[in-house]
Amino acid sequence: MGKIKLDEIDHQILDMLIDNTRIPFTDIAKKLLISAGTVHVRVKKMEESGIIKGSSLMLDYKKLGYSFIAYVGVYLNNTSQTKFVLERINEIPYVTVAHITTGKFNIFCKIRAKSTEHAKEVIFLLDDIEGVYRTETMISLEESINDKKRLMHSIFKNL
Amino acid sequence: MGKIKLDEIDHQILDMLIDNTRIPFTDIAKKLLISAGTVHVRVKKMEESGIIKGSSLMLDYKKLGYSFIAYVGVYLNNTSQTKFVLERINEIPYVTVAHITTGKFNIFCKIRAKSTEHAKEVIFLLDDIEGVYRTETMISLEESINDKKRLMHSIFKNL
DNA sequence: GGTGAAACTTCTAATAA
DNA sequence: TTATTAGAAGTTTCACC
Repeated sequence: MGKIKLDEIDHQILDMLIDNTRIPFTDIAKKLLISAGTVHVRVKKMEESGIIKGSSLMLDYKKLGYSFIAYVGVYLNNTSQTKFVLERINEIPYVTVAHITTGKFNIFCKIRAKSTEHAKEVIFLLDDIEGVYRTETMISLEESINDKKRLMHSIFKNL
Repeated sequence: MGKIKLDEIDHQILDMLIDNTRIPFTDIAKKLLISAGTVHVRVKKMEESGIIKGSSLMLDYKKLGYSFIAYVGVYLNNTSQTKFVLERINEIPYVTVAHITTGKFNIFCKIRAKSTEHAKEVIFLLDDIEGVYRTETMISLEESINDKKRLMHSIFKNL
């Protein structure tokens, strides 16, 4: 699980794919002045090494009817139950990310729901998990996803 | 910005693309017993309507040397500064998401850094923004991204 | 490591139903 | 709206640097 070294070409390939996963390898090849075969081989290597875990669509959840976002902090009766509760939490599809954290909460997660009513149901699901003492919810009024992912990735090169 | 209705075919196309954005349209067509041309037209429509905002790679940030994740709650001197501060926060590449929230914090964001040392620098950048009163950091000891994205999406159908 | 070309597969737009 | 079709475009492999 150590750090893997990529060269400049790999980073540039990643930058382009991060931006648009369906960009043709021939386009990448043209921009980087290498052959399409090379792009193919390098992408395959990054997939095999696990650096590229997969690809996914960025969807407009609001347009799909999911406009409610909240963060929920979870207090447990006992820290030893953390792993068990985390597994139960991950079974709830409306929970998009969950973390074991330092600080006041044992677990901290993000939920995405259809409405406040629906969010209430999801939070009740969390509260009902065995070992959960209580939860604390923070509602998001506005989400801004940092679109500088590509830029951020470029900075990796300076590591 | 209203909700857009998709039919069963659209949802199934989305499910497959969410799983792997580079799956050939011909494969999707075969599985759904429609033509590749139809898949092409439908995907184009979902792109045009904004439901599909784009595509991106899922990378293993640990393998890229970014193993530190934290959530930072931001208190402002004055709520009227929220928009301004949010813009400054979004200029920091290591901030991956930022929210305007209800509750004790005015803004709540997620950061991804190389190390605790690096995270400290990022948090100092946040603290230095004009209008920020103080910050409160919660360190993630373990992140588990809900891999049921596809399942979650399927549930959209029942809306 | 990389290339370039061949063989194969997929995309895409026009046309037809 | 969807299907068919066909030329254009992209992918992938491989013999050879």
